[in-house]
Amino acid sequence: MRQILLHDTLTGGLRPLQPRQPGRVGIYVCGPTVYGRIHVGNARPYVVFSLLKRFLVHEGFEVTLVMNITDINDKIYAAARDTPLSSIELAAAMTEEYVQDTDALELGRPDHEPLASEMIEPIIELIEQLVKSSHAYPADGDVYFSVSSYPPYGQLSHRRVEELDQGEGVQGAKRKRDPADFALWKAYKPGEDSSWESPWGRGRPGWHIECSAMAEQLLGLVFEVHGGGSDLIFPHHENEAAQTEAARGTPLARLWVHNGMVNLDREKMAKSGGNIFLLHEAISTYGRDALILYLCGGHYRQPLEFDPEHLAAAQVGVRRIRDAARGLTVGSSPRWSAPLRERFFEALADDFHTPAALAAVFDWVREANRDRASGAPAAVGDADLREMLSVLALENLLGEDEREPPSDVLELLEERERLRRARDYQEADAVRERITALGWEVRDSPTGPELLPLGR
RNA sequence: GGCGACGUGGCGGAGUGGCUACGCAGCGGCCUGCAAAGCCGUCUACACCGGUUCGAUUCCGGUCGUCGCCUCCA
Repeated sequence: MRQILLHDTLTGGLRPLQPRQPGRVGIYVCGPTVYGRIHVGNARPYVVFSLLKRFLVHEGFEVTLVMNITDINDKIYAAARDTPLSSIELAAAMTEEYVQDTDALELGRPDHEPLASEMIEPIIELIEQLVKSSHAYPADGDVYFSVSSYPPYGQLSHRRVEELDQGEGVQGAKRKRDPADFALWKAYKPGEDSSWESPWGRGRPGWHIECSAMAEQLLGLVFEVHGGGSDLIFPHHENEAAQTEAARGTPLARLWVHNGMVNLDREKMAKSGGNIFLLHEAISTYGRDALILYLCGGHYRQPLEFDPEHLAAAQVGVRRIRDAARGLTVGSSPRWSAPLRERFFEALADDFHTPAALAAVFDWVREANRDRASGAPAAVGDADLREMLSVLALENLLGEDEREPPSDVLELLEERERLRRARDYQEADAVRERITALGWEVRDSPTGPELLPLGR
């Protein structure tokens, strides 16, 4: 089992993954708030942490991946008002869309996808503990976390409370003792169509507390990896960390791992910014394989520009791997493969450097093509490439494209062969163009022509 | 303003105190009836200014610029 290094936001450097129990890793990732279909930016943590899990499993760890779904939230209430649906119904519908959209990534599901609405009991218990220990105080049916009661506050996001821009009053600001305090529980307000009983009256949980409660519930305390988008570091993760540590006396998580943003037009892709590209549209436009390859083309912590040219390049890369794979045989790989395989996994062990790992894959592809081009006696075995690609959830590139050419295309191909034998190349090329127009590519080889589907 | 991250060739993106990343695109060649795919070769690099050093893209300091967060946000 090799040493895995990951960047930890709390310490600001690379730290080794050191599980509580040898070989077992718990990962909690902040998932979406379901009030609309998710975009490519929302999908990045889903992809990054799903692939990280794959890698850790490959390395022999037993991994539990938790990705929550926030289904209680002001935005959901607001969105539901524009529909005939209740906020609960809207959240349920959007959760279904979310599951469908992410299923299309073909990365499997997280092991747990808890809903805030199903975790009310543990949430209330956690808040009670905070109130009991004077880290929180009720006020008119709300409950607030007292930031000043917890001196380490700010350590995760590396800022001091005094440095925060203390904006004007949000709702309830007058109930807060300190502007930096944040809500753990929000009293029911007219117009909201969901609420739960609590020791402080009817209401609903604040945003940050649900993650503290759910993570502890499913993974225990001081679990190995807490993940999410870098835009969540403050205040969301700062607050999560503060709540749990104040209530339990131990840290919530061991490592805090954050992915960079997906940009569109040089700015963060965001629903509120209006510059979004929906996940399901990206998949139908560029293909799932190209999208995964594109996301792996940048280091997870760096921003990634969503640009048609980058996606097109990823499509070409997909095709390059797929073409190379067609010439492979099932079986163990040649001796030149081992160092490349090692480079691949070392790159991933070093803070999950997928771009460096991909370079090893492409080196492998060239090496295999070179063998084939030089007419090496033995066919190249695919085992190592399969192993590498499967960690990136791209092993399907090794499979044959099942699409069979339709009969009219096959007839045209025969027609072209007749013309070529008759040396009527002009007509033969014209037929080839007709085949291309039907979506198929002709490649002549020493053993005869091959037909390949164009595009994906 | 504060905090954090980052600035590598046409684009994306690795890496290193002196030696080819890799992919896409371009150019030349091989192969092909011609292509495509593939292989070989090849041009545009390390934001700027200082410093350390025999030598820095790589270390140190500063400048400029970009992005994120400081409000809901993956």
